[in-house]
Amino acid sequence: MSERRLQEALETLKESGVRITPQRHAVLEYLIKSMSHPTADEIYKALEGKFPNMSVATVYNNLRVFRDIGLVRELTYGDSSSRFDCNTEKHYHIICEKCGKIVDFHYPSLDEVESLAEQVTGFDVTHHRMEVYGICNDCKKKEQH
Amino acid sequence: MSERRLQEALETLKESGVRITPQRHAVLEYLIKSMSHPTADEIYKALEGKFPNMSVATVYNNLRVFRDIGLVRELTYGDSSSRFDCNTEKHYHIICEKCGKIVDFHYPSLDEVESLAEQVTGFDVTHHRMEVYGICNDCKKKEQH
DNA sequence: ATATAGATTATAAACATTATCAAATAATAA
DNA sequence: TTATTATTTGATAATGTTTATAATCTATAT
Ligand SMILES: [Mn+2]
Ligand SMILES: [Mn+2]
Ligand SMILES: [Zn+2]
Ligand SMILES: [Zn+2]
Repeated sequence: MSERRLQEALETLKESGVRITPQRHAVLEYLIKSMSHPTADEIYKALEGKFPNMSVATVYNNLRVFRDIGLVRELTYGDSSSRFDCNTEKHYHIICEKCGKIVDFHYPSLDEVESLAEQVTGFDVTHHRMEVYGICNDCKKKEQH
Repeated sequence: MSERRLQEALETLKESGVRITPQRHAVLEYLIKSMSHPTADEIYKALEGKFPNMSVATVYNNLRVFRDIGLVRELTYGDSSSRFDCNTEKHYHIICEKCGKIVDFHYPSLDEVESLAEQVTGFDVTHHRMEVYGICNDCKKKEQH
């Protein structure tokens, strides 16, 4: 399952003329297998066992490459550091305000908002972003003590 | 009009037990009169004529105070620095991807998304954020050269 | 196997924001 | 008013994330 996605991602790299280095392979593999929304530093720390000499700049560089060819999406929240999502299907996120957990959820695209915004403001709309915030189940349970 | 809003804001400060210093007054006045979404540094630069000795930390401190008592909203985008909005009415933003212009627009709250997300994920939803991105009229005209 | 464009590493730099703390100021009590 | 206390300011240092630089290394094509 995630093996298949990794193969597809490597194929996309080749098609884009991006070299497949061991570091790139590892970052990509981590992104796909972790199924989460890690920060650059989380990826860096997760891989320092396998790659003790890898530079943090390499992680940043490769994440930028992946983003630019559409393999990952960069998520920027209020907190300090970006998060990276290799789920390229259209989806939204709900974020726990206590523990920071990010969960995917699906909802039809908000086309109506886009077209109204276009009419009212005269912009040419390209896209939108939307997130829902709240308290996750785990954190609710912890509060009950 | 903005005079009235400034008076109300000062009233809110008093009620919250926050001292009204000349610097606070100036930051608040700038936020309300500018009718825009400035960064901390823009506010700092705009006021350095009147307050040549004001520290940039004072701007940050006061913006945090204002935010914590609900007088302004902090907007965090992918780019480096936060922007501050003293329009406390419910509204959304549309942002130009070329020049960074931020324009308010109104739309009914996306309650349906919130309740679906609640059902699907088990979160207790508190709020959501949504922005539309595109190219503004001015930038469209400039492109036609 | 060799050449070379591109990638990696270590390091420094950039940048926004926060922390620190002495000095200044404002609120409050006497 | 004056003394006391709490808050705020301003200068500066520190923090944390991300990017730039430059020397070295390597994946890939020929
Ligand atoms: Mn996701
Ligand atoms: Mn606004
Ligand atoms: Zn949680
Ligand atoms: Zn524009």
